[in-house]
Amino acid sequence: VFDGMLVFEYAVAAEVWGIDRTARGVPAFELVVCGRPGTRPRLGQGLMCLPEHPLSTLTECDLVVVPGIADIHASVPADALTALQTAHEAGATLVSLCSGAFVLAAAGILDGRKATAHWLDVDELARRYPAVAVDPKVLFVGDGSVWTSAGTAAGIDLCLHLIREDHGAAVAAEVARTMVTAPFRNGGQAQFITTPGPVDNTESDMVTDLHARILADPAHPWTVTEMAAFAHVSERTFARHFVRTTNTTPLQWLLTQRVLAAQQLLETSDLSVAAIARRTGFGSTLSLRQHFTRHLGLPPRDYRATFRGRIGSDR
DNA sequence: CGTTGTTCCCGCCATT
DNA sequence: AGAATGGCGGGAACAA
Repeated sequence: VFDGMLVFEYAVAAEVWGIDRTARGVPAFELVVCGRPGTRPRLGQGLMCLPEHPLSTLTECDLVVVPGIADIHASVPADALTALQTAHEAGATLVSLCSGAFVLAAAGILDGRKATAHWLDVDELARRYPAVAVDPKVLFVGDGSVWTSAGTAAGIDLCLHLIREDHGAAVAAEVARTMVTAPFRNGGQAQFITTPGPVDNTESDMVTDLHARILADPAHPWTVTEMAAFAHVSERTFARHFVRTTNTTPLQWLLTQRVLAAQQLLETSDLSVAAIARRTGFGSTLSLRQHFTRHLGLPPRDYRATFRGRIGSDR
C-alpha cells in the first residue's frame, strides 16, 4: 500500500483474505499489509492505512495483491516497484485489481503477458505499455503467475477465482456466501465473460433467461437447436447473440457449466462418478472425465481426493 | 486408443 | 449506407 490506493480494491482483498472463516471450513490465510514503514498512506475518501510490514516482506508471500490506484498518471514509488519485481522473481503470484495493472506494468511485470484493467483505462494502458497484450473484454485474465482484473467489482470475481483454483469450488462458494455475493457470475467461466459494457438489454435478457432455464435442468441433453428455439430465433443469430453477451459459444458454455456442477458434487457428495456424469448432463463417464480434465487439469477422482470434505458439513 | 457418425460454429453471402 | 438476420458449406470438435 502506498499513497493514492483505492479504498474499495484494498477492502476487497482484505475481505477475502483478511477474515477468519476457518470455522466454516475455509483454510486460514494470513493477510499482511506491506508499505513503507512509518508512513500513513492516504486511500482517499478520508481513509488512511497503517502498513505494519515493510515492503521486503512481499518476498515471503505466496500471493501479492496490488489494489487499484486513484491516479493512473501518478508515478509509482520506486521501492514498491522493486519490491514487486523481487516478489515476482521469488515465485509469488501477483494480482492487480482495477488500475493496479498500471503498477505491475510500471514494474515491467506485464510485458509480453495478457492483462486487463478498468474499461476506462485499458486504452491508456495499451498506449503506455505496448509490450502488454491488453484484453479489454474480460473481467479478469491470468498469464502465468500474474493476474489482472477489470474495474472494481471484477476484482471480487478474480479473488474468488483464485480461491477456487487453490482450494476448490466449495471453499470459494463458502467465501462468496459469507460475502453475500455470487460465487461466479452468471454466464459461467468468469474469466471469459465480457465486461458489463453497453449491451443491448433484450439481447442479454434473452441469454440470461436461457441460462436460468438450462441451469434449472442441467441433466437435459441440450442442443444448440433447442436453445435457439427457446430464444425464438434462428440458430445462426442465436449463436451470434450468445457469443456477444457471453464471450463463449453455446456448447462451450454448457460444458463449462456441467464441469462446474460436477465439481460441486464431487466436493460435497459421495455420489459415484457415473451418477455425477448422469446428473450433470454428460452422456458418459468418459465424456465427463475428458471435459473435466481439460478444464481443471486433473481427473474427477483425483479432484475429489484433494477437495472432498474441505468444507463444513452444515449444508 | 482409433474409428465412425453427429453436432457445432465460423466465414461467406443474399436478404431484410 | 449501415446493421441485423438467417441459410449454407465444411472443417473442427464432440459423442458413441
